[in-house]
Amino acid sequence: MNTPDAIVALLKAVPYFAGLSPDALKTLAAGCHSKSFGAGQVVFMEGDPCHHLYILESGRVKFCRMNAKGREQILRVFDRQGDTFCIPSAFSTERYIVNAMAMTGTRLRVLDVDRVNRLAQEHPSMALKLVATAGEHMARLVTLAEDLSLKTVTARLAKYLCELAVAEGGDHHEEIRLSRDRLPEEELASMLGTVRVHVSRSLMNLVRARAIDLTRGFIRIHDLAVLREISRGK
Amino acid sequence: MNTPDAIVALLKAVPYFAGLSPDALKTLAAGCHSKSFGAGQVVFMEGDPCHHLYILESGRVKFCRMNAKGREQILRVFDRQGDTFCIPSAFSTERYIVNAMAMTGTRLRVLDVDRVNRLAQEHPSMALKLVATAGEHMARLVTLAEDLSLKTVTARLAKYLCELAVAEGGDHHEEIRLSRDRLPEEELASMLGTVRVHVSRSLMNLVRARAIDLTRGFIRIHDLAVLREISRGK
DNA sequence: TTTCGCCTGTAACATATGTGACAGACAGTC
DNA sequence: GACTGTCTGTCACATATGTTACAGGCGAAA
Repeated sequence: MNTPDAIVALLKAVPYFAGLSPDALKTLAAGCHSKSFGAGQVVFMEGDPCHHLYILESGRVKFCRMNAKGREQILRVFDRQGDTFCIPSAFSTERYIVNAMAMTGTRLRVLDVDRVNRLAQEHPSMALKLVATAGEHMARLVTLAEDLSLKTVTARLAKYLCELAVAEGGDHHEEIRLSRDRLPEEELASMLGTVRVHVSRSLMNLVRARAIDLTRGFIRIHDLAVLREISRGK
Repeated sequence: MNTPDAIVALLKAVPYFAGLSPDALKTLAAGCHSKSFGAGQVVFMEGDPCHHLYILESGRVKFCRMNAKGREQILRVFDRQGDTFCIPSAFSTERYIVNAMAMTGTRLRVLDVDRVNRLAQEHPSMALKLVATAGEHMARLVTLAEDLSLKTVTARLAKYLCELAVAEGGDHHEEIRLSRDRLPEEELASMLGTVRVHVSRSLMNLVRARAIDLTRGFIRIHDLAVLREISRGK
């Protein structure tokens, strides 16, 4: 998996590298290395100087912040091959603005910021795609802030399940089943901005509303329309 | 105020235009126009196609979203000459992702996205500054989401007052006074992600904690250290 | 001045959310 | 099988927050 070709293929999956010439890609591939993290391991901490840029090869990484009492808010989860992070930090604050942590065993490809910076100087269209990437991240954050402020926990949960359902089964399947193995309530709580007990209660709310069924280890989506309705904010 | 020189001066206040040549600036200045908005008037709505980019000449503009019941969350306020908005939308979604509204009488300078896009293609360093701008916006949003999720309303209020105090009086002044004329509780509530009544109660909390005093029309900061302490989350 | 409307302070109440505690289900290990 | 630890469902309780209502202060307009 570490052949030059495999690395180039990974880089090509990144939107803002996609337009580079084969030569430039090869150079880039030669100048980066891979790094593994165990579940729960810290990739970087808020405030650390930002010298690197990461591309997800496998696994899952969360961006999060914590408050004084130890409660955590997950700001974003990266789980698709080719997902990248730290672009905006690299070009503005030059320090990471969040904590990044591996949620499972994870492999990341690590690039030097300087190298990417030089590339962007030479390829204006790449620089513009960086802006686009930042814009996409921003849209998510805006929606997160909106939801945290204006929706109830149950509505946020319903919304998240809808998104999962669409991502997993596509829109038209009935009876979508979501495994809970990879989705512990504690983690769900951090994503939704609440605590585990409340997630548990909210799941029961959704069951009572006949939107989902809970069977051992699985969430079955019983009525996507109802779920959507609830996710809008009751 | 609409002389070519004044316009160029305004453009120079924008970080990513600052490095342009005098000629480029003049061309840009000639190719944009000014537009006025009354208090409460809509600049653009979420979902509208994003053809323009705005620079604040005077006044105040808020970015916000609303939920089904009409409650509003302010995501960002622009109030300094040279503040710009819509960059990330322009380069990614190509639609506005929030609602923008004038909070007071406001004058904006309007540029075509296409024109800025072409400039960025020609000036890679400008494109990189666009990324930096996006990064700065992003850092604010991350902090907003964190605060909404992990802090109480009183803590968010305390934090906001601290920021205002630093912006107004500098760090060292005792007895900072903040006029409430331009800061109605309703607006404060939308910024803090709550409702007016709660802002009123939280202000009283801060008075009881001896952090501030309330006199007719003013907030006097009595103890900035205490305010900071409360803003950290108790 | 009077009237009116907006902003503020306050109250009582309903709801949403966080905290602490506990028991059962399950998987892995010994 | 027995032990252990993690995840889950549930409870009682405290707190934070949203809703509705109302009265007083103040300035603008008549």
